[in-house]
Amino acid sequence: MQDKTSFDLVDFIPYLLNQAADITSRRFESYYKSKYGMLRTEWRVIFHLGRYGEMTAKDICTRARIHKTKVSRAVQALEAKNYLSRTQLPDDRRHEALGLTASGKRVFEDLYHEAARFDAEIMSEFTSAEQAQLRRLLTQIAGL
Amino acid sequence: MQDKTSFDLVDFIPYLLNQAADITSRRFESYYKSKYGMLRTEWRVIFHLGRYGEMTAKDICTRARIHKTKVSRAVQALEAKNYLSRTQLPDDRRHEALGLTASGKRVFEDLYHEAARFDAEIMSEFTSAEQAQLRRLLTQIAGL
DNA sequence: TCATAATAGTTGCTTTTGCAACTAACAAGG
DNA sequence: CCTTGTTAGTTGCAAAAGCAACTATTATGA
Repeated sequence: MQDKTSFDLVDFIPYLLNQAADITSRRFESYYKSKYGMLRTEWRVIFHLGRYGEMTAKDICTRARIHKTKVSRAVQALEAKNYLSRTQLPDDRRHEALGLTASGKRVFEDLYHEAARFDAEIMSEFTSAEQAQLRRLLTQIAGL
Repeated sequence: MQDKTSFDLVDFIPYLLNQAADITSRRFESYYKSKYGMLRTEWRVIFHLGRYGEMTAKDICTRARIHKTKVSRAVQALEAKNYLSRTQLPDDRRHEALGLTASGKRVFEDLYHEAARFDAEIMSEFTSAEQAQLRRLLTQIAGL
């Protein structure tokens, strides 16, 4: 972007990020959508609980930067599918610990491995130095 | 992602891309949203017409990979705001050439410079080698 | 201990998206 | 011509996201 007159749409980082995010997310989405009828937020909730263990809805909101209404509805949907269960905590009845059921764990295992495989597939066209740098730069932009 | 047991959410490229895209897009969105009441697709349409000149809705769909219904509605909205005008082409009455009005051009100029400024701001934390590499890798992932 | 504020989570309503069906105009082959 | 197919664009409806208001519970402080 040295020269303003050459500033093109593909020079605009938010645009590039959106295109890349869209393409990759949609491809992975089609997997859990067709196989488990899940939405993106549901997949993220499953991932959090499967990968990091029990936590409250609020924890997921904070960690994944998802609005509480989206998490609330994803939790309801996952509960209806019997992938998730809630446990009211005695110390503060506003909190409820969310955890995966046995079948929720099986779904997580499947999606987890598929995600790892998919990630590796996307990155396979880059050298490991490029891969590391890409992750580093994106992490920095995302403020994670 | 060498070791499966260490595969974390921030190691998942679609997730990283989404987080980065979300943060940057929302920041820029707040600019054209508050100033012109525009939606993201409207901004993209404005950008295309302002940067590349007259074209049809279909051209925008193809170039920006946006679904035709989204473009159709963005065009309607921009027309209502008097930023855009349509001209039926005589050779094929299905096509209509879309172009910016005078006030549409003023909006484009403003947003264009703001976009360039914003892009530079995001990239300022990286070396120019990092910037070039980031653009290259993202372009490749996005398939552009 | 009582009023006020803060927090976790849900619900209702509006805006936006996504998909499929539709109209209108052109194309191509018989 | 006239049927069939294709393309550009629109519209209607259902799913999803965003926002504000709400309930229920706990914390704070006069």
